[in-house]
Amino acid sequence: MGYHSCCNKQKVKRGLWSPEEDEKLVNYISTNGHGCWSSVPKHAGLQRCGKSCRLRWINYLRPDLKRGSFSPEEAALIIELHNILGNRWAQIAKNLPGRTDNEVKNFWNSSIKKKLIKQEVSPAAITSNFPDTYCYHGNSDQESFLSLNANPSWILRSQHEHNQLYPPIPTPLLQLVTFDHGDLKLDQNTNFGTNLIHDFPPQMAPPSKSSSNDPRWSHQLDPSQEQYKNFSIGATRHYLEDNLILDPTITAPHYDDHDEDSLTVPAMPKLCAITNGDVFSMPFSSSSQDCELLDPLARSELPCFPTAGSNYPPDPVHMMSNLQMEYVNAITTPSSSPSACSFSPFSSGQFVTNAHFPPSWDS
DNA sequence: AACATTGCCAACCGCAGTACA
DNA sequence: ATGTACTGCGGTTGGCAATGT
Repeated sequence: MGYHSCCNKQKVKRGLWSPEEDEKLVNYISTNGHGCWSSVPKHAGLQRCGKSCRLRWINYLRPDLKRGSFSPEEAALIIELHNILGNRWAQIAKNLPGRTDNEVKNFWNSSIKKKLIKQEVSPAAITSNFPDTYCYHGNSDQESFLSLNANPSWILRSQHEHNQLYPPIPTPLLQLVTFDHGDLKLDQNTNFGTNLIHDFPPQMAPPSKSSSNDPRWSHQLDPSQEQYKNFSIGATRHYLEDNLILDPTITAPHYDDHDEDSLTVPAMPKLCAITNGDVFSMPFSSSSQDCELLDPLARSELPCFPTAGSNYPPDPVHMMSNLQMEYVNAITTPSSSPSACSFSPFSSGQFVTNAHFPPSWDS
């Protein structure tokens, strides 16, 4: 019955992997790479089929895996993405660095799904009420916003414009999403009803690459590299061409014809986080006056982004309000009282922020 | 204490897509 | 064009531990 072609040629062991088997597999792959999985067990000295080796490596032994329980942000993102993608676990997992599709699937089936059923609330209902949080970006005349939601580059131009952009009736999802080689792509001028906001400022065509000293072209990002894939997936309005990424949040420079060396080439938008009224400048922010953007999920994907032991907030949890946290916790914690989930702390349909914005916004 | 139930998660199964001879 | 091998993915299962009765 149903044995994979590589498994029925010889007697193979099945079931749980022993530490010794793990060690053999890790040693072999560390030294030789996996190459053709069907030949791995033979070369590694394992009585397993190649498929089993591959699965063990991908789901458990890979060094870049994040172990441990899911964070509230991850849970929120899974709910959000599941609402869009359905059971496309591999696609969902791609947006969760260090998580495997199997892990996401198990988490959904064992935790989130049951909670949702228990609450008699559909994922759609929950995620359509999920918050989006924005950070201020740019000067007072041309505010733009970065959604602190799942996508690193769903950028809004201004609060006023944003409010105008919300359609009164959510646009059907099929009009909003397309798939390019299996990857989720978002329509440029729509949003996910009330939640996944990804409208962008009207944008000029990308500058010619011939003007190679235009700082909007980053030469430091290679979208073909694994660590930037998630970034580039989300960054639908970052023009990707060859190995250049155009950052639409960076305004065109004024060139000093006489001093080409004065031109800096930023690799990324300058970042800072706004959490509970505190502004944390990112180290690559060139100006302390700039209060720019940070996507908590993009953060872990950005190169050179500090993680543990940093001076600025390591945990995007801080970007959520207490109510939101309570809500996500109710979904993700092992036991929760029904009353804890009987409300949605997220307003629906309108711009919601739980960050504290600069004073100019409050007026 | 013993047994039953439940929850979690690693691993397996089977199908679809792709590459290649 | 066809068959085979391989890979990737989603659905499902089974074992173990925790919890309940």
